[in-house]
Amino acid sequence: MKRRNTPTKEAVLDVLAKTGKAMSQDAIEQKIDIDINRATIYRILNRFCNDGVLHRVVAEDGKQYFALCVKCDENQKPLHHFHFRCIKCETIECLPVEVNFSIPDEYLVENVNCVLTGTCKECS
Amino acid sequence: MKRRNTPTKEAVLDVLAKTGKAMSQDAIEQKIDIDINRATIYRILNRFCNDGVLHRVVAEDGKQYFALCVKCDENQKPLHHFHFRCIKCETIECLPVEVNFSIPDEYLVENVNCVLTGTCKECS
DNA sequence: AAACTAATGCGATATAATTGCATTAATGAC
DNA sequence: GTCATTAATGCAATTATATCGCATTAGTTT
Repeated sequence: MKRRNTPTKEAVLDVLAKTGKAMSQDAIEQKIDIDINRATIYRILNRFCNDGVLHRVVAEDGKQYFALCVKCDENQKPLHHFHFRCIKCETIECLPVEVNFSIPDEYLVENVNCVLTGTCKECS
Repeated sequence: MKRRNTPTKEAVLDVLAKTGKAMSQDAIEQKIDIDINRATIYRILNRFCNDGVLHRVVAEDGKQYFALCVKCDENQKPLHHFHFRCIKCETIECLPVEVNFSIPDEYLVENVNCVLTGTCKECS
């Protein structure tokens, strides 16, 4: 199925690119200047996740947050990195800190979801 | 505020002790033989978390899971440990694998929520 | 310009979790 | 054992997140 270019897609990507952080559907909708339906935003986000453009994090508030996948050049984030959720500025940033663990081979790890919560360096 | 001993509290603890895993309110309610209201179970779980009896994990399905805090003797789990959510048997277990990371001092980490998802050793 | 169909908007729906309030029952004092 | 205090509970309503069906819109290709 070929993707089409739509203003809504562009708008969502723009917002995510500008903040450089992981954002919820709610936060994205508020930041976008044009009106986009809630369901549409979710569909865009899910599509981008499937296409590898975004990655999804679920924070301990139970909400989904989406962030651009930064490719591996300078300033890159590792494949599985920690996320930091600040309870003051209520943002989630991708930390350039890789998640390392070693568990028995019998476990097949398909996804990694690691979020640290507290006060970020901007707010402390 | 002093806690009172109630059959419901005991029942919830029993179920969690028996499975030894992290369980959702839903799963707990199903396993309990007596009838306990959903809201009551949530209140019990939240109280136990505040009292340090249980710890809470939020998986990438957005649901809360609760597990007994195992004290630091043999077979202990570290303070912040990884959790593994199996998509086949739909359980979450506490892995005896500590979560390690190093981030700048300006970050104040108050909570750690790390969940690996995939197929556990029982189901692979 | 026309056809194809991906993408969208809207409303309804599913699920998780919490809250207000009246009632029940565990605990301590007597 | 009885009574008083109030923690704990049940029930219904509510909040919030996210998804889904379906009719319509609009991007893309010919």
